[in-house]
Amino acid sequence: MTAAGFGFRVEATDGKAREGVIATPHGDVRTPAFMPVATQGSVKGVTPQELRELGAGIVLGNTYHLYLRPGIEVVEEMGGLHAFMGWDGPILTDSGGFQAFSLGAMAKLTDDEVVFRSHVDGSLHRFTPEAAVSYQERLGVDVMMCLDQCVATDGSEASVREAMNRTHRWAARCREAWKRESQALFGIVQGGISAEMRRESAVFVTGLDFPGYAVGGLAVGETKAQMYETVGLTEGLLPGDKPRYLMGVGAPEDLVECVARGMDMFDCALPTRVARNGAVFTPEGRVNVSAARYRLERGPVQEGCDCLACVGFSMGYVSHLFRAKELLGLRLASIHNLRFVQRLMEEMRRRIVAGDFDAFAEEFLGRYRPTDEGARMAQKRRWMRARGGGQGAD
RNA sequence: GGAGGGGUGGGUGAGUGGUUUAAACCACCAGACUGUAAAUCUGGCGCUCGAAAGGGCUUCGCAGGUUCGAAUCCUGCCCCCUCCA
Repeated sequence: MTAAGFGFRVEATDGKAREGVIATPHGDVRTPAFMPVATQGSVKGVTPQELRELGAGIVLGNTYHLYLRPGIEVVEEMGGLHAFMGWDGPILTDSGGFQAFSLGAMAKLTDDEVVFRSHVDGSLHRFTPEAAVSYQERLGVDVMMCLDQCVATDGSEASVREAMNRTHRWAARCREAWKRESQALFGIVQGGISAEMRRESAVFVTGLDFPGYAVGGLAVGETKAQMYETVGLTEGLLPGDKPRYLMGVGAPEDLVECVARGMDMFDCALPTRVARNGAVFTPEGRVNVSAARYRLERGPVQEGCDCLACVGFSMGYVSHLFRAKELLGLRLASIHNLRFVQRLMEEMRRRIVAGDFDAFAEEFLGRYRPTDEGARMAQKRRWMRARGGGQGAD
């Protein structure tokens, strides 16, 4: 089965990087695309209209969370997830497989299903692969994900293999359970950081013929080098005419590295979570805006940024909002980080089309520091070098 | 004027002879955060030397005293609060 109303077309490539478009019943999405995370049917603190203005083309919801609250039947009764949350653009939902991982002790896996203890009220619930697909169909989303099992990278080889095999069995069952052609269903490749297992998994999952494929099980404890390498080798195992979705990845530097390795779609809670905790993205790197050193910063969070926060407010003010625990701070930082990421995606798409993606990637990565500490150390190094006047200092 | 209660680190506030540089919380400082159980979590927070381990000094209104040892006991003083006149 292929999804009617769903399509994907690559329109330009530059090295492995590709620019294209995903067509869905709720509109087209330019790729590479970043999906803001709306776990419970809401990107925390940001309205759908704002998301649209930020340049988000598609958002991600979570089946497990929506199933618990408000309940699949409520969303269904309210007209589906699009109508319910007031977002008329494309929506992709995660199956709930990740919660079996992130909720840890509150979830138990059997060959057949995952049994959850609700984090809300402790009640017991079970997700079979069939139910996960059915729930997503009933939510009415554009892209559904197979129920899979994600394991931490530091797990044993055996646990990674077990999770991969279970993911495969479940993928076949999800594929079988998929009824509504208008909604696409993506398969997920697992296999940790093992090249052999990734190969085995890609062969199995692509053999089931899905409209799109996800790379799962990354950004869960491995090094960046391992993650990039795994993305790179998995990319070569996926068909070129289907979208490739790298699940759970969205740190700015990772987006660039992984677009360079042929990924088309991303989602990540990082930009919004980090924002609520007071960190903002800038071209120099991630910065903790509530730090005392920004108290008197008159300029915006990011010079030249066109987001609501940067256009209307100073960094010193945003810094104050965080220290004063004002809700506006969370919103402004979230909006800024999402805009930062969307602008990054826009720029990458442009550079792929222009054929100088590598130059962009090199420039961006040469400047960007992933953490506040990293950013400041780089700054200090530059300063030392400048002070050394080129003699002695490395 | 009389009777009672109380003064603890930036704040609130535990602690009534040793294990106390003094709980806890707040504030403050710094960091982390990757398919969101997160507006969360972690660390620091007297001064000083040290990269660190660790060392030195100084601390519970003020001044004396008792004691091997005091935020804790005694004396005096200074402030604050409540009630009665």
